[in-house]
Amino acid sequence: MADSARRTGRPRSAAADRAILDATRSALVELGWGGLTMGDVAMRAGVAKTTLYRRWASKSEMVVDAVAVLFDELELPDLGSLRADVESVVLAFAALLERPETKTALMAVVAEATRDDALRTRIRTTIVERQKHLVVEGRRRAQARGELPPDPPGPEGAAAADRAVDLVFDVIAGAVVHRSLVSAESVTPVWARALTALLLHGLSSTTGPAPKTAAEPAPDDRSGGA
Amino acid sequence: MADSARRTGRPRSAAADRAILDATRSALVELGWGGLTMGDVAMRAGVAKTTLYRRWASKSEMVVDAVAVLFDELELPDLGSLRADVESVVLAFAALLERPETKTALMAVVAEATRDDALRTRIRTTIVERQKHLVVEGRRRAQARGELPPDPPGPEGAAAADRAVDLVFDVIAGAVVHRSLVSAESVTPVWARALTALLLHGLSSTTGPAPKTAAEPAPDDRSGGA
Amino acid sequence: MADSARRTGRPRSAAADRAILDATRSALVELGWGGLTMGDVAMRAGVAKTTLYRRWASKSEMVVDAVAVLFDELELPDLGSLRADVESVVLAFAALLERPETKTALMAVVAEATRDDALRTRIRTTIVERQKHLVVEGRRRAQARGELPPDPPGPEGAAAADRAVDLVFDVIAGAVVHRSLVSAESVTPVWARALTALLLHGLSSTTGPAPKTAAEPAPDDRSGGA
Amino acid sequence: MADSARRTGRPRSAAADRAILDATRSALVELGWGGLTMGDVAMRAGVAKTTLYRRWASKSEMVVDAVAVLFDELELPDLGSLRADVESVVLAFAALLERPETKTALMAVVAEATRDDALRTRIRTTIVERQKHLVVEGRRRAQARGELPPDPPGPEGAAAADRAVDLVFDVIAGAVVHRSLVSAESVTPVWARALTALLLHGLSSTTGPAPKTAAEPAPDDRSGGA
DNA sequence: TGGTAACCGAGACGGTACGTCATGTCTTATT
DNA sequence: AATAAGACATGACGTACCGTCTCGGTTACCA
Repeated sequence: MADSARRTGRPRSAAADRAILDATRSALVELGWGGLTMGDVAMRAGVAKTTLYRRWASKSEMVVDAVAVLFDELELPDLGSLRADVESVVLAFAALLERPETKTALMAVVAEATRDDALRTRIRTTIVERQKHLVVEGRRRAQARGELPPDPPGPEGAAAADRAVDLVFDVIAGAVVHRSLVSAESVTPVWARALTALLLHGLSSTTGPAPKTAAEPAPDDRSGGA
Repeated sequence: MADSARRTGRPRSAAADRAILDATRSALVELGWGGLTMGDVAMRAGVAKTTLYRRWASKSEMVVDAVAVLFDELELPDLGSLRADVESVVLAFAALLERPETKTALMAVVAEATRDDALRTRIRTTIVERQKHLVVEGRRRAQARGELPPDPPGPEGAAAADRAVDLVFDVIAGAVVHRSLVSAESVTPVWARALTALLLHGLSSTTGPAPKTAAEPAPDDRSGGA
Repeated sequence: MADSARRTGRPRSAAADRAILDATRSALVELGWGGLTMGDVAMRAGVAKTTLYRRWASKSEMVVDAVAVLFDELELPDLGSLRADVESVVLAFAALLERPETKTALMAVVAEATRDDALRTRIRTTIVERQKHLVVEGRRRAQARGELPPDPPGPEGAAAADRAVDLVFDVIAGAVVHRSLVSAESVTPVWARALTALLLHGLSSTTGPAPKTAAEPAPDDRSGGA
Repeated sequence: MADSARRTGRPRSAAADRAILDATRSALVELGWGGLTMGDVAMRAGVAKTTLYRRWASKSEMVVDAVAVLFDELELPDLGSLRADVESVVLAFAALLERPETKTALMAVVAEATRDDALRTRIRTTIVERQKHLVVEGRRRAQARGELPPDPPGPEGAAAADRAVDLVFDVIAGAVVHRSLVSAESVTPVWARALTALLLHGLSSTTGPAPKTAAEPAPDDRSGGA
């Protein structure tokens, strides 16, 4: 309605967009970030190079768009307890990072972004921030269940809650990424359980009463203990 | 006697090695990973391109060697408590990641390594494993101070201890890297204290009696609590 | 209709072709064959190296095209007698071989061609065969003047005529090239007269009556006689 | 006596010289001039590159020495008539030029020599001048047989004789080289006979009586006639 | 018989050019 | 005006040889 800015000339092909992003993902799988070229993506998509450059300013931005959709697959099923919810999302996130198109692309675009503000912003809005809602939602549910205390009232309380969300997000995502890509060891259910135990105990003992989950004995607690 | 592997021909110049790695670091600072070229490094080092390729199979491996030495600067000063030790190393690690040569290089080589086994191995042996001793040493000290329980006896106990070290390492390093490079927010002393609190509480409440450090009230606990 | 071989895409720049061949000749003059590099030619022509390689498979083929045009300058002025015509073309050919761009290039590409069939063919069609018409034309004129007997009739006669043309061509071109480039002595009018005398006597005495030209006393016959 | 310049130190290995020149020839056969490298020759000869450079200033000079010896194989057997002698040497020279090591090397070093005075001199003294004696000797024999008139007396006569030798040498060598390498057609006995006929008639008709050889009917005279 | 000086192999070195590849822009003609 | 095709300027790539330079070690002559 309001965007009648483009009226004249041939409109852009929506099919081309889809074909290009599909081609980008398949090229990532086969060639990795380093082997991916604009010309090759164009050829796979049956499209001219010009068409790519008309839509994205750089390879990095195109890849961010191509990969972002994969992160939307992550969901937070309500499994009845915070422990179960966290373990589930840890494993789902690890599985996502195991896929060749994400594994190779994520670190590469982050590396590019260290020198490119626009790209960094695009990554944050397109990928990072959209996943943070998983933490927000999980926390809300846990509070509803009584597993976590409610947010303190007032603007200071909200800020503290935000800081807590950010910390938990960086710890979970960071640990999984580091384990998976830097340490290069696989994220097993055992490891996920240990990480979850560490996290929940860390959260619970500082604030208020012991949550319910702390009472459930974890069978292999020793592996996660220090 | 047994180490006379290289006997014949002109020996490689140690000065060239130094000049190349220095040039690599300064080129990283000025140009970043993406702008760094072998020819430019060679020129800065006053060396021929062939001399680079004679020593390293790729730009990635050269950069790993160039930045690895920076990671060796990390130390674990004995500040008297586990909490202080952890906070100190978190801040030191974050400061290291803020340096332009590490910031731009680390994610890039990790990205490359997702498709290159040799490079992944090189990163692990040259950078990752050598920093893990910080965790080992910190844990040993904390056990000596009575802040953490001693290792369980027997081979199973040792294995559990190894798993614990790995987990803590991935959590600390991962959280810092993710905060710094992916979330692209600075690691402040406040954030470091919150992370440390989360970690120490997580470790303490699973095993045995409450350690001494847990009793110390952290002034801004709310920022790290959930 | 049938010649629409190239329809799509940006057409090749004719200006680039000209600039490249001009640059090749001037580089040959200044640097010689050995000093000529593709990159330098590209720079002189204000063109990218890839543009050269898009047109020619090798330096040799490019140089053949660049010097071929110079050979087209050779003409056969009708000076009224076979002797004068031959002397004229011998001197013109020698002058051409004295030019630095031909002198340095011709032997070099011939040397390359000893191992490269495609190049040999290119030289033959682009340079050698196109000059043979000088012999054919000179012979035709001499026959018209009665200086040489007409071709024998029938296909055998034509074949014999072809063989004669080839032989004369190889003798003239070969002697001039050898004198100029191998013996490295200059082709003077005296030498040209001696060669012409040798050739004309050789041709005349085998067939029929003494032609008119043989009767003209050459002033410095001694220099060419044996 | 006079060559006591080198007294002390280890003398150069004569075996190395032989091995290097042999290796040069075999490398020429396999790789041609363009593919021949100093490193490869050194390896084939079981010798260090330094040893090559201690003996020759350049690849060209080394190759000249390596192929020069092949030209010494040419001989002038006394077949009883000038015609037979010339035909024989034409065919022998052509056979020599058919050998891969000479074919590719001769034109290449001549090409190099167009810009290198020292090399040109080396070629002249090592290859060209040493073959000219074939013409001198053939002429002397023909004079002894009465097939050619004796040299005119006095210094002018000697100079004229020299010029004649040079001309004949350039004609024979040039025609064979041009036919073989530029026109790229094989030198057959028929062609050799035609060239010889042309040459002998050219020489005979200018000076004195018809030589004996002119009386022998050549079976395929037509091929050489014009 | 022990120096000494030039030789030798190996191979690293600073260079230069190679021919290829990808980038991002531009010209065509077509839709 | 968007498209497919493909030529274009640019610039890095990794390789190959060049001719020079260290190395450790080997002869042959001479004192």
